[in-house]
Amino acid sequence: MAKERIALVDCNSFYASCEKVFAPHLRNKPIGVLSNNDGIIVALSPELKKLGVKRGTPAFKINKYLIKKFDIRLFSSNYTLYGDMSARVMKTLTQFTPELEIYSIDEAFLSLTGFDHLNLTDYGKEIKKMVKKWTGLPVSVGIGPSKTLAKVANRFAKKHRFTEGVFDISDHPDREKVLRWISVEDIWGVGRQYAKMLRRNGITNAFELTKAPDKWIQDKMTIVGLRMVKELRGIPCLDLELDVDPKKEIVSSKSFGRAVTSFQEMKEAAADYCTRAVEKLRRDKQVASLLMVFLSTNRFKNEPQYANYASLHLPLPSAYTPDFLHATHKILKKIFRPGYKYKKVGIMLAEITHQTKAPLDLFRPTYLDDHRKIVMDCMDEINEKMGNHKMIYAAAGVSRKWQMRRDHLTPHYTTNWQDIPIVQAK
DNA sequence: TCTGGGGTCCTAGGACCC
DNA sequence: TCTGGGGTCCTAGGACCC
Repeated sequence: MAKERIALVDCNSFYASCEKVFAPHLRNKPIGVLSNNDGIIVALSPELKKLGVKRGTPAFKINKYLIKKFDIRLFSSNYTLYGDMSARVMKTLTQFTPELEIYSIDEAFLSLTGFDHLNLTDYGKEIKKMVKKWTGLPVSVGIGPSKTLAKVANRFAKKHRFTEGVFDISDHPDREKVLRWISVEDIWGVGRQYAKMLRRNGITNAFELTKAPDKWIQDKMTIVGLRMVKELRGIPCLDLELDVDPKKEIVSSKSFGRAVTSFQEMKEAAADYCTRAVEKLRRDKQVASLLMVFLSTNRFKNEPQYANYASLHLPLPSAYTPDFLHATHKILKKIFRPGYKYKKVGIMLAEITHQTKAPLDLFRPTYLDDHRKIVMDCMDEINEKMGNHKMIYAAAGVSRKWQMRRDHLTPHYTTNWQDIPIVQAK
């Protein structure tokens, strides 16, 4: 059997790079992309990283002087644009392998097993070149005998110029050196807690971790940790996941643009998020029977704090928005306490199954063979055709003072005719 | 004034059953 | 005085990911 070879293709500073593709005058400028509500920085261009700004920094805490001096540009996140650019990247990658796992919006694992006749480093460079040419986006490529080592290789490729953005660690004579260079907090699968624990135990880099005994690793980091370490040793334990598995839960939650104090406003916001969550559910042809609602005050403020949640089972799985709106209202009445300044509300749908696999009821029609499905399909179609959320529920209100802020939004370059970029010949 | 959102998996412990 | 053992299911909480 052929030795396993996996490539991880990862877009560099994905959101920031997407913004740059359509704004050539920003090419070499430090730019950042903000989270929902223009809260924190979630993506930084290399130029901005160089200025010492860190991911996760609240936008308002970035030094005003720095912004002015280096002409830093900050953008609200434009997920419509990023989603579309991601689809273009993934489509480009499909021509390089029959087996592709889309791992996140900006990363994919490609199986290169059986490509032994090729020089995989060259092949990686080809991939990089093609993605750049077709989408305008820079990527890095890491290649290894397991997903975790491909991740390591990718990190190495990103940080070392001489690699030209592509690194194959598979049979590299310096694999040990590279593993020693990866500190524990940079290993895929090691977060803050495990990193602290490993350091307490004298393990500071990936190579040292590969030398720890299996039993100790499993005791401390569960079976998940053990699999990861085996992968670091070059034994593949994680398969490529070729088909997307259906979602097990759907969450819709956002911080408010400004504090919410009244039950009425809270109800409207919750209804709005609820509507979106159930839309997502229908898009995947699924139904859900568990609804959870949670709310909380602003934990960063020195004010009375309150957070609570509750859930409700529907009698039958459904994807009919009003079913969930009623349940949301019921739960909110139970957990809402007046007198607090609320910052956030969220909806979670769980116990999700495909519409055709939902349990039946002897006395009631299911979502599938009911007028409810017809009404929902009709509404979805109208919203699809006429632009998002032309048709909404009265429960979600019209004042929408709680809506999130997006003060620095760029155009929907690739998904709206009105926003299409114009090229002018000189 | 302003501090994100959306996911997954694993484990321990309790409830319950035989 | 002596008070089983094994299995399953569910939930909460903790860890991780991008």
